[in-house]
Amino acid sequence: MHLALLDHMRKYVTITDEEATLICTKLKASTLKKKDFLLQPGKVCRANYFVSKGLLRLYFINKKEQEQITQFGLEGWWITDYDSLDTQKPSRFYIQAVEDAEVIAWDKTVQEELTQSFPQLETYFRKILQRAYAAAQRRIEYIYSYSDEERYRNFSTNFPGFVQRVPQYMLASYLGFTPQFLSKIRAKK
Amino acid sequence: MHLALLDHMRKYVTITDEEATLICTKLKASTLKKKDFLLQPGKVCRANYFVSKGLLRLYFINKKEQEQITQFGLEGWWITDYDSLDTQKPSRFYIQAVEDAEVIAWDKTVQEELTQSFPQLETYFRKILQRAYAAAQRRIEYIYSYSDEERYRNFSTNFPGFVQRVPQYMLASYLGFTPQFLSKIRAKK
DNA sequence: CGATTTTTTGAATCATATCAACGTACGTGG
DNA sequence: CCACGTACGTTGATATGATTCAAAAAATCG
Repeated sequence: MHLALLDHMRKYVTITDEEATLICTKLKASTLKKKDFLLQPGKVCRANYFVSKGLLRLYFINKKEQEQITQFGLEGWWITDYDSLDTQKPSRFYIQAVEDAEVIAWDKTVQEELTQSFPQLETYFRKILQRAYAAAQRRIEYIYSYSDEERYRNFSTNFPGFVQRVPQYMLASYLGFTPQFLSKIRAKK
Repeated sequence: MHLALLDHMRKYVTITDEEATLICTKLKASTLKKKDFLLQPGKVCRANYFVSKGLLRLYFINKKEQEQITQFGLEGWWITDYDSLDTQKPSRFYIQAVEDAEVIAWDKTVQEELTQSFPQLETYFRKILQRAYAAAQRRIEYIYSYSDEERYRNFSTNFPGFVQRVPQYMLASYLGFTPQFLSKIRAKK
């Protein structure tokens, strides 16, 4: 039984215990060691991953040959390259464990099979996507509203625990500036 | 009958003619004159809008009191403030017609009613959202990969027709820089 | 046509990047 | 469990891309 996932789903839709049992037989959990990869460029993304423990990051190598993090996956979030998952074309992204982690893989094939039988799963995923999309819109809004320094300060007051959990250079990458600049901001008091 | 919308939906899911008739009775089309608003800050967003003709923009007023466009809505795209629509809290956004336009309003109440009866609608909206979310992810990827000038040049080679359709200052706003800077880029040949 | 909206131009300024060097911490194997 | 090597963080000097402000020129609309 994948309790963390079931709890999460039941916040959005109704699932009976029998349904839960059946769904869970289709899913497999994996444990990841820090720095293990779930996805690498060139590979086709086969699943959507629910993070039940630990922390992952989704990143790519940009034009300047630098790692650019576009998303973190904390406990209770889904992480995947939807583009590759949907089109089954090779990904340009890495998904990697930042800390030891545990994920539940929801395969594309399982997705198609299960949503056939359980329409409320379709509702669940629509709601999850809606939340993810709203978050992405807010992120774009943020990028365009605030300077890099302001974004760092907002971020660390809003997520103080998270800031301590990741190396600074990853935070800088996620926020879209250099580690040196982050260091200088922090030095300013 | 809202043919543009039906065509669009049938690219993603199967809808019989009877279903189509029933669905269409729940929807209403509106025509908008250039500069008309579908949503303004402080109001609660009641619908998701399918753009069947013309061009809309979604924007907000940022910290520097400037209009910041976060999204355009072209023919065949949906546009809304998902956050306000979902939570029924007041929006911070404007949705406005850039050109004379026609939209089909898909009310939140209609959404709940229709997806009850037609599960494939849930699938349709999940797929639409997945596409929108993938686009938002790609946009963030772009912002972090290229300089403002590079982003403008990519954008205008990828969407040459679109660039001619909107005033330059809106394009600058969407791409996240000043109209003056856009003008200088263009002057450079 | 006049009024408004949009675009252009130039000079001064600012936020952030880059490079390079040095300091610190940390985990891994002996 | 210590020492070493690698990964991470800091600092300062210099460079750059983009903004701001102000004014004029051009385009569009009623």
